[in-house]
Amino acid sequence: MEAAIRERLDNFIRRKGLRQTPQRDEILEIIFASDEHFTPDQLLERLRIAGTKASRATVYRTLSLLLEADLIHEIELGDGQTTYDPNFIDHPNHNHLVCIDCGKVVEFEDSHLDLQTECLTRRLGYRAVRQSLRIEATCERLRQGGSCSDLIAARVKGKRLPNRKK
Amino acid sequence: MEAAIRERLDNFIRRKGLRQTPQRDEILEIIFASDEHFTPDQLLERLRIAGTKASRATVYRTLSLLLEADLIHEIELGDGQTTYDPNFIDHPNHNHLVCIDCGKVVEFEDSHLDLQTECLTRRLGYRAVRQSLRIEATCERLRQGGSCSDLIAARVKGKRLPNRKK
DNA sequence: CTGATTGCAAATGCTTTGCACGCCA
DNA sequence: TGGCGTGCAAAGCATTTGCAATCAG
Repeated sequence: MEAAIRERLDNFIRRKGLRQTPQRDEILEIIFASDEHFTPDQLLERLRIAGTKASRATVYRTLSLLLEADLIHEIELGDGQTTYDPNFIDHPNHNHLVCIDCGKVVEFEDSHLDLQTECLTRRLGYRAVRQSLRIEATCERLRQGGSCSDLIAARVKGKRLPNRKK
Repeated sequence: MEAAIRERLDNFIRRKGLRQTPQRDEILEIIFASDEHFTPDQLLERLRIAGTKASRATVYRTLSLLLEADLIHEIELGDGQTTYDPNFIDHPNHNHLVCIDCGKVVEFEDSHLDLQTECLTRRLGYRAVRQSLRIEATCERLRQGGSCSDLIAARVKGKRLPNRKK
């Protein structure tokens, strides 16, 4: 984890008159140990595996905090749970493509696209603060080749597929 | 409401071996009486006002049906409830701009943007099925002129603002 | 008739909250 | 020491579901 992240949270905490606690440290540590998306449940599981003791309530409360400090973003994957993305610090303008065959999420950036939406927004009389483009798509590999390693991996993990509650 | 909509549902119902019921008719009628977005709750209220008797459960079940028949789309407004958009029949590729000052939702279309994302998707090895671009933005009118009629309207209606649960 | 559909209430699943205790500043 | 933060369990909300009665075809 980059030092810049901890510093950003520390500043936020100080500015708000909040407190540094072991739980908050541990949660921050786990989240930014990878650049993977996660749900509150997944985060809790990672914490359990790492042997830390933060409760579910604290996890939710800390997520709100990190959201407010703009260290993570909420993203909508269409599976009925809120997913958090820790990757907006390194890639502030990235978007998501969700494969509806296997649920795989591909991140991508495109400056041309950003420019385009920025112009559109201004033309409508607004100033863009945040944008999220979500593309739902089917896998060409699966459609043409009959198989896709991501789908197999998803089945193995018993992953919850998009647009399917439960 | 255009006849094409009812026909589309009728076909769907026949094809699936389902049944035409007064509740489904009434819900369809109310939804397509306008091109406004709605939450399940708002729909239920409109039904109550119109004096129809469909229950909450039936509303939810019918929404799933209409979703499957592709007569409505789910859109994500970030206020903790699912919002439905009946306007994709007339405008299949439209996107949404949400004003974070007042919650107003502006719909817009842009073929250049569509082309752009289509190319991006193909380059990533996928085939786009659906895309949703949501822009969160602040109102220039409010920022520069100090007021915005949409904000006043939202306050009058006690509207739930985006990114605020409750 | 037969099976799809409905309404009701109970259940579900995610998230938030009230409260008493503990701990950071 | 004064609050903020935590854990727990209970509460909240939107949505889904089991079931018996009802209705469409």
